[in-house]
Amino acid sequence: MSQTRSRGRRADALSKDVVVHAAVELLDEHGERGFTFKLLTERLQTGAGAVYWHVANRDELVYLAADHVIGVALTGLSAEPGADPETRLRTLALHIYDTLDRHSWAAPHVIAAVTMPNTMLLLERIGGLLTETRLPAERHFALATTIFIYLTSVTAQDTARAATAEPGVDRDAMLGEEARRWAALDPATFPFVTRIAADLGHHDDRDQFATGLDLLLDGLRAQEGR
Amino acid sequence: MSQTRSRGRRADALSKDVVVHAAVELLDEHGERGFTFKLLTERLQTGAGAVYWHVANRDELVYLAADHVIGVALTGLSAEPGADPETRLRTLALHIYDTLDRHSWAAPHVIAAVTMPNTMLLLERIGGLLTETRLPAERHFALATTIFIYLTSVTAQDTARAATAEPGVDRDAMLGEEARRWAALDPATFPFVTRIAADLGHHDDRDQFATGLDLLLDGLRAQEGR
DNA sequence: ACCTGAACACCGTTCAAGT
DNA sequence: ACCTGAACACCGTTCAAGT
Repeated sequence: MSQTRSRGRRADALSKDVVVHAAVELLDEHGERGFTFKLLTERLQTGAGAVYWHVANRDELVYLAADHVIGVALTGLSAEPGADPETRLRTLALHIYDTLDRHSWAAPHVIAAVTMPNTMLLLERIGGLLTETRLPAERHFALATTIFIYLTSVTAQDTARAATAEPGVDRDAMLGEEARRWAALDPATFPFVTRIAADLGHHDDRDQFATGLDLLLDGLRAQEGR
Repeated sequence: MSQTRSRGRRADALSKDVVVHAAVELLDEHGERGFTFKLLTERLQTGAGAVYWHVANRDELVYLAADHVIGVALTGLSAEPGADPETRLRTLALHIYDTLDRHSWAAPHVIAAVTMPNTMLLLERIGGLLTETRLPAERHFALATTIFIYLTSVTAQDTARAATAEPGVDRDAMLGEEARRWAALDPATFPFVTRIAADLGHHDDRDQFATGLDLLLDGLRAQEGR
């Protein structure tokens, strides 16, 4: 159809949307480092100058691509009526986590500026849920940004680490090997790490994320009680 | 003396340590993006091949530089005897935060692998403090990694954002402008964000970090009580 | 063993020229 | 207004050659 990827020129006109869409695809496929203008112009069947007509530079393009990903994630989330704000906060956070996990290049950019349109929408969602709790209004700003920052920061790191690992290597095997290295350390200087080495073997990033989130929500509830 | 920076060749021999040291300096001065082998070889008064004799590639060099920064931060922290584990955990976290704030390029690399020697020492410190609390031993692994991840992730994002901002622009002025933009949004779609817009004006990243940390520690205490 | 520095492949960006 | 594509400056890395 219109999006032919064979050699030659493209039939239809370019647009900002088309460029951003192709960027998301290629970022998913090759990661932030592997994403180049060469790949982009090949897929779009066009020249470099054409891309620069629609976006200012590479940075802006990645920025737009990241915002697009968040936008899709937010619209894809159902309302979940009836549930209390805390569980809805949890659902929202894990949903964003999963989305960014599928687009591991995006997370580091999401937080960079709360200026991104859809990032602000995310903050709005979090804040709206906080408003429904019994927490004092003057704490809302601090708590909403805390949760927002926890969500985006930790997700960014988790996905960045996942992206670093070579694709061929099995994740469980890597953790197992690392656990063995921990166990082999000197217990005199590493009493804690050697003791918990075995736990590392069945570590799961997503569980870990949820644990931290629950700890935050526990803290929230403790403050609510006062 | 030996470290002359004028043109010509260097008098003393190169070493891994010397290379890493120069890298830390240049990363501090120019950031991760601005750090190039050209700058490095100029400062070291040597050729590119010489650097490659001591380190495998750019990635390894930045990795070593980041680990070095954490090492310095950990040795520079006093024992603080007498204080309870929770306040010592807080001191440790803020100390690391401040260090990484001074080397904003380092934070994103610290978490990438818990394999870095000094990063593991940091986890050890956190775990050691947790051991002194009344929290059940089987929770130690999950909680230590939670705090570790919170510390490194949030710091990474804070410093990354600080690094993105153009050096010339005043940070307070930027926040003020952003706050005005928030206030100008449509209250129908952004009820929360418009309401808290004023708070953004006196937002401080470090305070924000501490707030989140306290929330985590509150959650910890709540679990302790059970 | 350690270093030199030219050469290479690749990258983002620009711009005169076209439609 | 939108696109082409060669040209440019710059980057990390290699490697034959030196000491």
